[in-house]
Amino acid sequence: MKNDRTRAQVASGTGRSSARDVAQLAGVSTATVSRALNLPATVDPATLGRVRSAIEKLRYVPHGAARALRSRRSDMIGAVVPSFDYALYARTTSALQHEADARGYAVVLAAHHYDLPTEVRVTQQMVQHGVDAFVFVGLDHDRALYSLLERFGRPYVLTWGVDAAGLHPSIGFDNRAATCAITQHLLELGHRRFAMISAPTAGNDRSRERGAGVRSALAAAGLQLRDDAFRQGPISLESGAAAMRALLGVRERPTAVIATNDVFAVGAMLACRELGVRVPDDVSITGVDNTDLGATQTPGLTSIRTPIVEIGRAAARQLVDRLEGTPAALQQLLPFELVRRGSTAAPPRTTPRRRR
Amino acid sequence: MKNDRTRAQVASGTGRSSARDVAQLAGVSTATVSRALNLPATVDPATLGRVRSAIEKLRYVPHGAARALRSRRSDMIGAVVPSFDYALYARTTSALQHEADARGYAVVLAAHHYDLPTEVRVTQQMVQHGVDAFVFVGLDHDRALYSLLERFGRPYVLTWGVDAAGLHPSIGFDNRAATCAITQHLLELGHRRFAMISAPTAGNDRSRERGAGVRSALAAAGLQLRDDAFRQGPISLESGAAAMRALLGVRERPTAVIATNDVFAVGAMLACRELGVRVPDDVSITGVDNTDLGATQTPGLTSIRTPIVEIGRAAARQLVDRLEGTPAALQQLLPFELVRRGSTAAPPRTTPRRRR
DNA sequence: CCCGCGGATGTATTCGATTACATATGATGA
DNA sequence: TCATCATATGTAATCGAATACATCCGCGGG
Repeated sequence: MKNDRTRAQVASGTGRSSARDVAQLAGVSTATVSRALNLPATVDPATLGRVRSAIEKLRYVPHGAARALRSRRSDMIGAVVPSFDYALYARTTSALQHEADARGYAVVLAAHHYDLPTEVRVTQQMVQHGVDAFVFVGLDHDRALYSLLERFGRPYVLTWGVDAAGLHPSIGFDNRAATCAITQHLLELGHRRFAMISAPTAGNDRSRERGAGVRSALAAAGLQLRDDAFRQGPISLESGAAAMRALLGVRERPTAVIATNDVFAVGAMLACRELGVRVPDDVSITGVDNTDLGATQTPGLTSIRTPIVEIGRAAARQLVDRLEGTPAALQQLLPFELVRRGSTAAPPRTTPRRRR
Repeated sequence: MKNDRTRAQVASGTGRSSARDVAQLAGVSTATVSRALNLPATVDPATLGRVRSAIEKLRYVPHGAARALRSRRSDMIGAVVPSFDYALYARTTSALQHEADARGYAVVLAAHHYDLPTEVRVTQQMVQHGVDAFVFVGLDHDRALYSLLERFGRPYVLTWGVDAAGLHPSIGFDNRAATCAITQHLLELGHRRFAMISAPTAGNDRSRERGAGVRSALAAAGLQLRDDAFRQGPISLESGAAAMRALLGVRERPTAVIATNDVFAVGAMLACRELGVRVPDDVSITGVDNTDLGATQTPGLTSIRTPIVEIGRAAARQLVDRLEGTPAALQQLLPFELVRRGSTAAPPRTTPRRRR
């Protein structure tokens, strides 16, 4: 029975062939086949050649699960992100995938939609699937996540922020300094009445840090954000637009609106267009992340170029290095850069009247 | 030795515990543990309860590789896309991941950067990793891909197009009809001088079909595309802008530029802005895919709303159904819709003079 | 009263590659 | 010349869960 199948395969290369089939055809043991695949230096060149041609002839593809079971590694890296709908994480994941692929690793995806318990759940599922190492977004995570990772000895790296305490490996940039820089840019232009549009801060350190950056830059200038000048909502164009509409309806309308990401900022620009408010003449708007979405608006959105691609690439490198025992820098602080475009200018001379 | 470890785990829930540990704690055999997990209906409710609490206490996580090895299924779906940098595929994959997650499946990622042999290579790697089923983009694939999938008995579905011959399961819409519709829209506005910006057509049926849609609509109106009115390039803003610059430099400048995707169209709009060409007064521009990038431009980009999210969701559903033996429709033709915005209008009365 | 049947569970094999250990072969040095 | 050692390869145990098959129990029908 078994023999029949094996013979048929030798003839046609049909169906799944195993290391045994290869061994048989090459006239060696399965151990040698395994070594030819994993430690080619330890096998005689002539033998190696026979094994390789047998593999080719049978179109042998090793069985990953069997390998994973015995050798306790799957060559899979897990990417756990808040959402792919925000182009940002998609691009970082793309870079991660590209680099991982080059190093022989596959990437498994999961999203948690900004819910920390969900993050633990999907991570556990990935652990179950045998994923070797993990990339997470941000520094805020459930304690259960870390205990899970530790219990199963899975290396991981946090991204989009740098863990000041150095407790966890992390790759990112200084979110606070980024919004601080953009606020300073607006202060230098002469703005004094500010508003901010932010993502929810619960379980989202990027959002908190970016908010803190704005407030600290304002404080340094002796200013502070009024309560009605702070708007929060889920990351979407509509939510940015809604926030802007609210801000325009307020007494002493702000002359500068700082959005903590480009999506909000573009949403805010849409609201302005809709209501006939001119950017930057009536109000200056800024974003963070320097996406194409913002860069292609008219006027172009002033933003912070964040290391979107670099983060993904560096995360893949660090994890693969660690998995393979190569020394790797666990903390990596990457640079950001202010990109000035047409959406920011000096505030209007005359205080614009309140609308409606 | 083994026993020591086991006892320690019972105490602390530390380290990886196996089905044996759970069986021991619950006072049953490993077979019963397995059944409690996979066929809970066949085990006595009281026993089930004991097993479940043992699982909880030990924080037992089944070993996916062992399961995959024995049961020949990994509960992983592979998504093989051209690129994630184009927001489109990211969003489809996001929907795929979301739906797959809800059904208990994980998604493994790969990109082939518009290279068919690479697609075969990464797919083989995924087969090796034990991926159960596959989603591909487009109808054009290497024969080796199909033979690989057949040899390993892996279900798959092609997306973003519908296979007219019905040879392969597919989910998508009629790309040709989509660009046909948008061309007709422009014809109705009175345009007679057209240009097209297209992605490379080799190994890309979407691109070919979209091009064919434009040409057939023009032909039906007794028109055809001049050689110098057809531009190709990789999908990027810059490449769209470069194409537009070239088109503007041509004798008898086109009044309508049809881009086969929103990225090209927005790139073209950028070039127009840069050169002081007014959209839509001097030239109308259209895209396909109705992305936020296009929708938020000034003027808004006229485009085709393609079923981006629906494709991902439907692909996940079909594959999970097939993997689980539920009957599923193999061919799904989804609708598209013309979205008119400010980037299209009647052609200028006077023939614009050639620039430069 | 016994047989048979279905439900619940246990026993033991199995999936396919890796790898510790054993063995064989040939080269090297005392 | 023989012990020693490195190199190349084979043998067989092993990873952890799924599952075919065996077993046991209780119950209803003949």
